[in-house]
Amino acid sequence: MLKQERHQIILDKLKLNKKVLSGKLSEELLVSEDTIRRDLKELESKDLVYKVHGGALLKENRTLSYEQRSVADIEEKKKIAQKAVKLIRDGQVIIMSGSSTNLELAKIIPQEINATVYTYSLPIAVELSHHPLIEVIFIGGKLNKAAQVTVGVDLVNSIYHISADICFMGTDGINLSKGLTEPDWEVSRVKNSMIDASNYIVVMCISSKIMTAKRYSVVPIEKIDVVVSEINPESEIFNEFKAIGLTII
Amino acid sequence: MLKQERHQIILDKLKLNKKVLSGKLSEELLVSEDTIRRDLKELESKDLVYKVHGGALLKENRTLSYEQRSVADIEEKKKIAQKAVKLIRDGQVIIMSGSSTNLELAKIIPQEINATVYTYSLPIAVELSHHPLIEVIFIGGKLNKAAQVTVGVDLVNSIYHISADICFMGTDGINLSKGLTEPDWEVSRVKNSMIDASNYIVVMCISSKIMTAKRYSVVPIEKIDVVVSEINPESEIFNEFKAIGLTII
DNA sequence: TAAAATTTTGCAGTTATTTGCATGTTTATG
DNA sequence: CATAAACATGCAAATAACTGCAAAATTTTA
Repeated sequence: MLKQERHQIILDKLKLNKKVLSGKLSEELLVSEDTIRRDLKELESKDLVYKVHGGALLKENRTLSYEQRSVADIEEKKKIAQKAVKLIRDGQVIIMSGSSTNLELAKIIPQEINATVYTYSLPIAVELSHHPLIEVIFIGGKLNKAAQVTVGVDLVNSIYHISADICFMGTDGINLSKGLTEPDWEVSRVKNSMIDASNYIVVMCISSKIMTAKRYSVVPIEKIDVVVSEINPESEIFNEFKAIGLTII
Repeated sequence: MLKQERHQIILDKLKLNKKVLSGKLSEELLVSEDTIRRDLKELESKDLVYKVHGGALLKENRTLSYEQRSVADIEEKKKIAQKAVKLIRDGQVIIMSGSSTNLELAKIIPQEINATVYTYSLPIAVELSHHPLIEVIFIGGKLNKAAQVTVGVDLVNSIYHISADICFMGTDGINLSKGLTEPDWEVSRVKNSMIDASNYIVVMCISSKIMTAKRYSVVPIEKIDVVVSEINPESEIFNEFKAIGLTII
């Protein structure tokens, strides 16, 4: 049986039953559980299934809400936010991208911090509107409902006029040769202008996305000042980043 | 049964009944109460439920402060929204002000309506982001936390570029001599430019605020096309409005 | 077609996750 | 303040996952 055959069978079963179990698949397809696990891993990397302990669930292809999306890797993102929040200083002008990591960051900014935050994310704006001191500037545009952020050319123009001290950017791909990358072209343009508008660039990236690249390039790696991830900065995964002078937290 | 399946079932039950009990869940899902407790703990850490002694409650939507504010005269505002929603036509470009009446309106726009909505209100944008067809354009600016709307000079400039078919405007004061009035100067400027940008002006006003005036003038009464209130249009309170050609609903 | 290169697979050893249970502590309520 | 229910914590068993490696299968190349 070819690997691709198995993959098709797994996807069919998933569509039918909403879930598959590694053990059961192993019996039915007459291969080891390790193979099934590798299959599911591969299908997950293609965003075709949602892998969990013990099997996999149907990937919700309906426009999944922001909250559902944001639960993936939530613990890692909270850890990253914990580290990143320490970079915030009183009086700063901050730009925050529309990532779920930034939402976690917004939740834990200390009450006594007085700052100005530019954002184009609806949930981040809602969150920060409960903060007593932070002045929130929302960057308007066409609303992308799935991601709950605004996008568009106007957005890029608006950001162009901003001058910020620090920029917190969530990302899905960072790598040495291609730098910061994004799967969506519009978002890549928005992030590019955010970086142009800021003095100090903090990229927040969960370790599994380090050394990966997406379709569209945002900026070369040299533009970035700090990379924050949930794992130990001593990890050798960062060696090449350190070599070119990046700070790892 | 996979852990994530249980989580989904718990969330579904919560949505349905607003609450779940650990003991009952334990019986229904055939796992120990400890497991249920761990499930609820995990869901709480993801901000999906509100855990309490004995079970969990449905996580209430944030922006609550705004909603709490808006509970004043909520029934009247719902009635007004019911009437106003009938004015929306397919394909229209709509501007909605940041009033609580407009939030009620946003909640009841029929699923099959296809339109473009400009707004500068956070809760309205969040509400409309759940609508399948409406394109939402958020007008950015400095966030007024109490009212959950953006304000500022940039806002007025942005609105100048819009050309809308219909404008739904909530108001706190309308009267014959001063026209539309507002207690806040910035808001009065924003509303003024909204009206300039629209072909057809619908003012939504609860009956108790009719014939009252606030500090700052928005536009003279002649600019307004329709007044929607919760009471019978035949009421003599409207006689003077009708005399100058306003439609009352 | 045969050989080489590549990919896929299963296995063993190790690590991580999930779950139920026992224990002691906290909370709600009369 | 008494008491039962709910909770937290640590532990152990079972299951699942990851890692590296070598054998097997497949594809590419000569």
